[in-house]
Amino acid sequence: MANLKQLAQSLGLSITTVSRALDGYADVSATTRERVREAADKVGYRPNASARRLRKQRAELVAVTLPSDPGHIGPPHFLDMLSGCAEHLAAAGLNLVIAPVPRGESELDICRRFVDGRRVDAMLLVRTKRKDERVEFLQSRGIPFVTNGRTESLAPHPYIDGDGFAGFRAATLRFHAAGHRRIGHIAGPQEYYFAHDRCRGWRAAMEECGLATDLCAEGAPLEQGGYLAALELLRQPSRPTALVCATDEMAIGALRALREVDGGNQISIVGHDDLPMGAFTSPPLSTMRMTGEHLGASFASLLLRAIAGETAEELQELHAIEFVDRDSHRRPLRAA
Amino acid sequence: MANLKQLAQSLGLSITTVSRALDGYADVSATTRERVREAADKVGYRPNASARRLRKQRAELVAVTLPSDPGHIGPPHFLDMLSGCAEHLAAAGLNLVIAPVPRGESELDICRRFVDGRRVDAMLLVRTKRKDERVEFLQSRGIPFVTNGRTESLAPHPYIDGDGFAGFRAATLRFHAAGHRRIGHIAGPQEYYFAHDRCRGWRAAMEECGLATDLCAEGAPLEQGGYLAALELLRQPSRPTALVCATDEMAIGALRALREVDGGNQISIVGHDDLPMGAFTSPPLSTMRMTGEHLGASFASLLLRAIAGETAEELQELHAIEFVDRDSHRRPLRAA
DNA sequence: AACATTCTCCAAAACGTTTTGGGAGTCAAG
DNA sequence: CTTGACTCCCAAAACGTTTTGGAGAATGTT
Repeated sequence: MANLKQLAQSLGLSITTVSRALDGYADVSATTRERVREAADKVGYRPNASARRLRKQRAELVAVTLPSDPGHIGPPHFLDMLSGCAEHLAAAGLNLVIAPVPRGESELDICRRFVDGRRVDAMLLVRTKRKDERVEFLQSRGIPFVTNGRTESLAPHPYIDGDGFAGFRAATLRFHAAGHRRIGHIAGPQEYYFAHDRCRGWRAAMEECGLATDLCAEGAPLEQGGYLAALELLRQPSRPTALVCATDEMAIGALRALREVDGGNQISIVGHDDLPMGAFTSPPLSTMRMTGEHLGASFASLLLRAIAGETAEELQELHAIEFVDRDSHRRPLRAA
Repeated sequence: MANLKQLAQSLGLSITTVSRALDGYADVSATTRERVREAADKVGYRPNASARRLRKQRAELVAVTLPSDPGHIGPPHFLDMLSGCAEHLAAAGLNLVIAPVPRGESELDICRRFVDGRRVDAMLLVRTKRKDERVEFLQSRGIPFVTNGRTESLAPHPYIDGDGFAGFRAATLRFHAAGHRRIGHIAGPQEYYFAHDRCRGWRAAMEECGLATDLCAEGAPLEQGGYLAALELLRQPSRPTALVCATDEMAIGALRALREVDGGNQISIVGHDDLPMGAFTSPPLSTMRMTGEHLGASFASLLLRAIAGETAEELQELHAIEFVDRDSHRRPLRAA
């Protein structure tokens, strides 16, 4: 409530001593320290953040920009991750905030505002694009950051990502092993690294199996996008018998297309992200997800190490993808 | 990039003049102003946010705490709302950030940290409880805030809310008019104002129609909670023929319970929130939503007026609820 | 010529904290 | 008695900005 000067005055001490007492320095006697702490507690003293930042030349703040663009980030996991991350950053004296992007501005604008106004010590980026201007900007400013998702940037940067290529290749091969030959892919916007990566995984598997890669449709990473893309694939003269979808949301949209076209029990389908919703669709949605227990902690750790100056190459984590089998991936395969 | 001092030096002007030139004061000549602006642009000067805040005694920041608790806030609308709000606040020179709650801390802790550290000028609160300690705290500190959702706080405070009571009453009466007599309610945790309000609406309608109000089950405001609550109601000797659900997520969980128990086409159901996902369930979910076009703008406006010192009573908006009819609310009604 | 007015500009203070570089006082050893 | 070490405290500077209260020059007015 009060400020340091008032607190000092009321105690008959100097500002310096009060400040150092609260910070636990050894050059203030134990009795004084205790006296100061009690008084501070009593009046609920909290240092003024701006003054502290100005003096320490550190914002004690980390920001993550919230993509507002087309598809929303899988909120449940995303938010869990951020809570965990915030917890570990807090232990290092850093606060985490999410910056929504005002309509009419870009994520890059936000980065600029936060970085050039020295409002943050580091940044977190999610939903990277293959060519990501935010990454380029942060690299040009030399501010520490970690991305959730890789990019095709020439200069390496710290990231955590799932191995979408391997995951989607494995999922496709599994369909092949189950006898499927017409395996379609519902792809996300290819400018996103994750969408491109997953598409490449499907394509690689199809080519390994000597299958054509024409059963691919792209859409927005939302239910509606998946719905439209699925309708497009179902319109083909030779329909797919299985669908590998870039995201769960798209898979849920596709599920509706399947229900409309063939009653929904003919075609196998798998998504990615393990949205809680997937357990409640009809049929329950089989999916994949990134392995790794405490993702938030990993992000925090990478970020702290980036701030400490470790090089980007040491700060890259690629996690394997695991299957979450429910029902949608094993619809009975009927003769063509 | 640079400093005001450095910028002034490079121009042969005083710090004062440069500062005032950039702020567009009239007491610096047009030519100097232009010269300063060009130089500032060239070196990419941005004022140091901490210094500015310290001097102006305003944080130029508004924070909203992100409930991590049990149920997640309907992300699509929530995020849209925040983008719109951020846009309008930005026009007033205010930044908006979302503060996730670190594991191990409470939303109240976050409020405390932001408010007592003078990090924010105002706050936004979502998912209010009937007795909400965040509201009490902010009131005790006298800091401007607006909530999304009412509370039972004795002192009035600014809010925007949907009229859940009227909405759920209307939905229940509609089922009654369609011939339903056993209308169940799947309720959210009653400590939340919205959940209690909606439950009261259902109860009021049932009592008006002279029907018993025992077909009510409470659960977490998530798919799983709705699923379990629905199973509970379906276990009753005399099953409901229609279900009014506190949220869409709960309704989607209930939908799965219906599918498991009776194939899913016997019981009518309606949710609330108009989640995009609802258009893709089976059957497509009928739902309700708060009316009002530019919710973000409303929030921003209320917040700015609260900061300007208008009294709480003038800053309360209660919005009507409208139906979003899809299929789930008109399952054929079969004789008991 | 004397005075008021307007136009530009600036030195200095202030915001609240942390940190630097000592300054008293006490005590024990030389 | 002097010296050095140690303990406890503090004055002042610094962080980078905005704002206050003029100063000096040019212009207009009597």
